[in-house]
Amino acid sequence: MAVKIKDVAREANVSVATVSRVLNDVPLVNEETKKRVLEAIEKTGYKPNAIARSLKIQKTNTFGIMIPDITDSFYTQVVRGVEDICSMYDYNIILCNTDFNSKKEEKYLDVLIEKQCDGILYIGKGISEELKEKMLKSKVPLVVGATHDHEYTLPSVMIDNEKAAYEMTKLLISLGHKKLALFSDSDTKSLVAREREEGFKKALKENRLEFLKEWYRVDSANVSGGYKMMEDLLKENNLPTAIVVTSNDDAALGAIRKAIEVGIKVPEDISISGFNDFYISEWVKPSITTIAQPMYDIGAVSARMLIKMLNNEELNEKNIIVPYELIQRESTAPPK
Amino acid sequence: MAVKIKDVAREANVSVATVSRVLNDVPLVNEETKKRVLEAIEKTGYKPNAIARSLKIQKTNTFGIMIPDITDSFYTQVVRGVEDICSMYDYNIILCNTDFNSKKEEKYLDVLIEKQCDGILYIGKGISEELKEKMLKSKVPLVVGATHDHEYTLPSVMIDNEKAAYEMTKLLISLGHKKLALFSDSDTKSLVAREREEGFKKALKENRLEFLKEWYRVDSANVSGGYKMMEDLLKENNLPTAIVVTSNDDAALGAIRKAIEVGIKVPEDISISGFNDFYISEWVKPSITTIAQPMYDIGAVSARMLIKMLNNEELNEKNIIVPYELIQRESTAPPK
DNA sequence: CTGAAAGCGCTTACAG
DNA sequence: CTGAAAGCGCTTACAG
Repeated sequence: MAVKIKDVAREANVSVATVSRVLNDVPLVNEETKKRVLEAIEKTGYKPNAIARSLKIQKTNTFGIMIPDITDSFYTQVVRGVEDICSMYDYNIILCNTDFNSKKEEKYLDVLIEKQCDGILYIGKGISEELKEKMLKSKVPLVVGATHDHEYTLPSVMIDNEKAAYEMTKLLISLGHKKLALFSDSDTKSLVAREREEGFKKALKENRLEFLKEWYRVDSANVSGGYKMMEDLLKENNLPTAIVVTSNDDAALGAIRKAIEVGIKVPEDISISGFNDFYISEWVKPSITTIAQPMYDIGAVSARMLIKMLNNEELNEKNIIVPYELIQRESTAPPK
Repeated sequence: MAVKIKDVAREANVSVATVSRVLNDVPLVNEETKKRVLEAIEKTGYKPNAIARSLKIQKTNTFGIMIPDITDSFYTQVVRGVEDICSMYDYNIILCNTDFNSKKEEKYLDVLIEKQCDGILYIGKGISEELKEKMLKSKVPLVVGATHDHEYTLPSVMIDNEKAAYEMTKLLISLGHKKLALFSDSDTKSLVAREREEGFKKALKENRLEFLKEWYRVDSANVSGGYKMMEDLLKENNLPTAIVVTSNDDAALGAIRKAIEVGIKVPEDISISGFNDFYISEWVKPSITTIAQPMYDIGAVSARMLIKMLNNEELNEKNIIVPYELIQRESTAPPK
């Protein structure tokens, strides 16, 4: 079996208490003794058992992170931000893909609690009331990233999604567009999608443009979702001159692809905007006008916030709004 | 504090042993008693402490997974494959981004061992001898994905990288190309990159084509890496008619982008192939001819293998070669 | 400065 | 079928 603290104690001719003290850098250990213990550790190849330690000190130094899908470029960036900060503070992360599915979310929440995570990061598009209740009841320190619960009860980190979509829509209107379509995430549980839709509608209203159901499509927030929305939109006789895709840049890319396939030029014939600023968005042809969410920072800030909570530090704000940036690229232009 | 097994025992008027038995579905518990215990669990809202359990049973049901960077679409897919399988078998994963940096790799390996992971998945481009020694010495069950150690000592799951690059090169030659450039990963520690380069050279040799240093570039395996390699290649007076990009599709995309920017048409003026088949590769314009690695499967198979090892099941093969697929798309064509 | 002992929250032989 | 007790590998008050 593996060598344990007892073995190094015997080897160094001290008690396990002393070994534990040098392991934890408790200052009041004789230098001589310390050296002997260190040598014994070296010699035996001892590695402390973090599980046993955790049980005793009631702290695991691990966070649970729940995301819909690591395969989505958005979450991938957020997770990297989380992990980098965690690594700095000696935390590890248990990664859970929930597919934004309630069953999986509840199961994972239980597991993370049972594994005694010091805290949990929930990154997603929204939170059901049931899950929120469960989170609150469990009393586990938790921060929500990229979205929030309805009443802002839980600490959260996100951009102002409504405003972002509003500004994007306003930009297109200011370019001269009067016929605007909306491509959105079909996930009915997505709070974020609803907020972005509100932003779109608000911009239309302010400019006395009517929101037309014929130009509203929803599908999954990925390339083929965007492709399909475009395919379906093209069945209309009357076509818009601009499409605000609020799902994400992948969906925008899919829409652009479909347009190109049927000979519609982007942005000459139709302008298309995206959301998130995925890494490909500046490289594809045409490059995509988008709302740059600070994805990495959302992860990093969420993680920092959680660590602060664990250290009982004062939070300046409980619900942090991080800035986004509207980036104009090739996929949008004034209408012909 | 949280409720513990003792509390539910008291509530149900039984011993902790009995509660533990119903928790673990040990069959020999009276139905009546069981019901009482279940009610007590329900009433108290008890959640077992997995850490305490792990310490006792010497099993944590968690795997550690080490990857260079979750931000890279390749690892993102692999991790999803791993997590899906793990979830089926009730394992969780601790995710570690190492940036293929030895210091981080060694640190994380230690941490994962200290946290008593039941097994470790190392996904990457190669393994240094030092790290391998450490892995072997620790005796932790471990499987390597997407690459292998030099002597194939560790169990591994990967494609035949040399052959894949060889076939891609052969395809381009068969299209009529005689002037082929190679864009590769600049990471000198990447075993996988070296193998693909071998495949490229082998194909040239077989066709009596010379490998020219002037047409060989290395840079990081991402879009801007590809962009820069192309930029640099364009300084040559004599240009190739085809470029085999062995880093990945992102680099191929970057190279294509640069070509387009300076008015070089792909594939009319120059053919460019990629590697991995990232999800964007079929959607960008031109879509990218590539080697489709079964990224998800590499993760899934690795995870299954690790689970088998833990169950002491016989492994049919220790070093699994999974199939790849050469997908021809728009970015390659016969030379003019 | 150091050690003996209790205890973290479980599981599981052992006895009945 | 059930319970008392030992023990998983640590940490930390307490005593000296």
